[in-house]
Amino acid sequence: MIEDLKKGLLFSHLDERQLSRVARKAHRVTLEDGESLFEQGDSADRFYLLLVGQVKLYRLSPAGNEKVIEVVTPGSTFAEALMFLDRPHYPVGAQALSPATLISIDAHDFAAMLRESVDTCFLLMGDMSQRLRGLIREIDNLSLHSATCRVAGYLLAQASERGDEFELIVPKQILASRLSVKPETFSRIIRHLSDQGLIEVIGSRVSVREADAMRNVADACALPQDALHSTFLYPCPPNKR
Amino acid sequence: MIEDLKKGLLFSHLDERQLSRVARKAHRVTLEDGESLFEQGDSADRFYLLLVGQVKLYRLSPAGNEKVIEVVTPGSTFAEALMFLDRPHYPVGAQALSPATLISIDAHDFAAMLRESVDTCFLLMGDMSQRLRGLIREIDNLSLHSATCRVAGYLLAQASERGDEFELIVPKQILASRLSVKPETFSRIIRHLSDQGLIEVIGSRVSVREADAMRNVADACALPQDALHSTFLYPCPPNKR
DNA sequence: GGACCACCTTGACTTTCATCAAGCGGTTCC
DNA sequence: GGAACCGCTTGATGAAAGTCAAGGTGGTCC
Repeated sequence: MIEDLKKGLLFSHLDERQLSRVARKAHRVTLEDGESLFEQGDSADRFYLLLVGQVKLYRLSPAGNEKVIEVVTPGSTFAEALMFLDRPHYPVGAQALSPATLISIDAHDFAAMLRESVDTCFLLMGDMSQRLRGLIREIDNLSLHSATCRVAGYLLAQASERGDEFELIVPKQILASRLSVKPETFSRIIRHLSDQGLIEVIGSRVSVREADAMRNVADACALPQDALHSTFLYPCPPNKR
Repeated sequence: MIEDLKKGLLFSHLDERQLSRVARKAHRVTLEDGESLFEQGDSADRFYLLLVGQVKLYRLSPAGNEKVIEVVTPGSTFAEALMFLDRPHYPVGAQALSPATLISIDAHDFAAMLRESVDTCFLLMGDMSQRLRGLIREIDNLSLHSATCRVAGYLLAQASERGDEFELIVPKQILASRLSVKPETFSRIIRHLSDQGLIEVIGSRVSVREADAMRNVADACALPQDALHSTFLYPCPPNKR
């Protein structure tokens, strides 16, 4: 268990005594594919470290629509930022996208222990900072960029992390939701990028062929203004100006 | 100066010695209406406490489009969460919406001092937690709710904080941007809510007449699904189901 | 093999919203 | 006073993306 904890960045600065204290109140959880860990609105007194598998964090609209906020990958913790709120409730739901194993940590206990480790406080604050930055970026994306941009941007980001050829890490529908696009639209965007020769997609295997052109698509097509004068079906707005 | 600092929640737990240490490296800044404090991308080694006036935090798209992320009001700090990043840059720009006075604080120095005050760490973490929650909410709003919902939701929130009649705190265009809606669209939405008798608007004075009906608009019209069967011009999607 | 099932794609249509352009008060400044 | 300007409104139009419905494709399970 302690060995497992060490896989989480957040625990890396703790000494053995602290680790074993955390471990005492932690337990291992396994989820089957599709199983739900918690629901949006549940009261939140534990947070999680994902060891194996994938978990999606999502938000539901009153009408029952779902938007994936994030897909968690092994080694990451999630919901830890809630521990400082008064009577915290999970602002998202969490559900496994594959068989998964995680460690569930007692938030109260952990917070108490934090008081003894300013270093870990700083680690945690750094972590939260990054999350904040990520979310702002996300808002930027949603409000300042078209669906096509978001998709192109995502593919580019993947390509730069994992090479020009890669497999999508999640089913396309999940990815679509992550990018706030309907599956149909996602499919069409992919289609048109392929038709243009910018990428090649077979199943979930993607090859980015023209990274530069993709970069143009990704940020040239901020909602209004000048775009490539190419013929998309959902073009980056073919505006003047 | 120390008195001013005490207006910031973040400084409330510091003792006199700590406060005067912070004060030594802090300085007062005044901005004229429209003056810019920092730009998106500037390197960030100071953060701010707003004492008087209003400041908008906004994000620019490569195409030059602007989205207001937040309108800061007196007593709030902003950009303090950046202090834990490696080589931080402001992820947003800041510009005064009115004559404003603020205190500019040395992030490095403050961070160093934080190491001596776990209490303040906790305060800061609580603060960041709330911000995270707010941003997630924002993403939810953007991706799961229509423009009409967002406007209705905003007006309701104001009404519940400040009474059923209130003045908009910022020019409508700014508000529109804050809600990720074009000014024209904002105007139309307001128009139609008025036509329905749900609200009454004269200049920047708003009265919420039918809070319940507004609540319906605000969350019934999550993007798809059932909505009021009323005749909007931009209806909450008049769907079946 | 074939039947089922999930996921993805495609096509036709609709809806929301942005864009462009013009008009309307109200203020400020000679 | 009136000219210039600003913020807001209104109307006409167009474009991006959602919706609905149908059809592929490729798995897995008897």
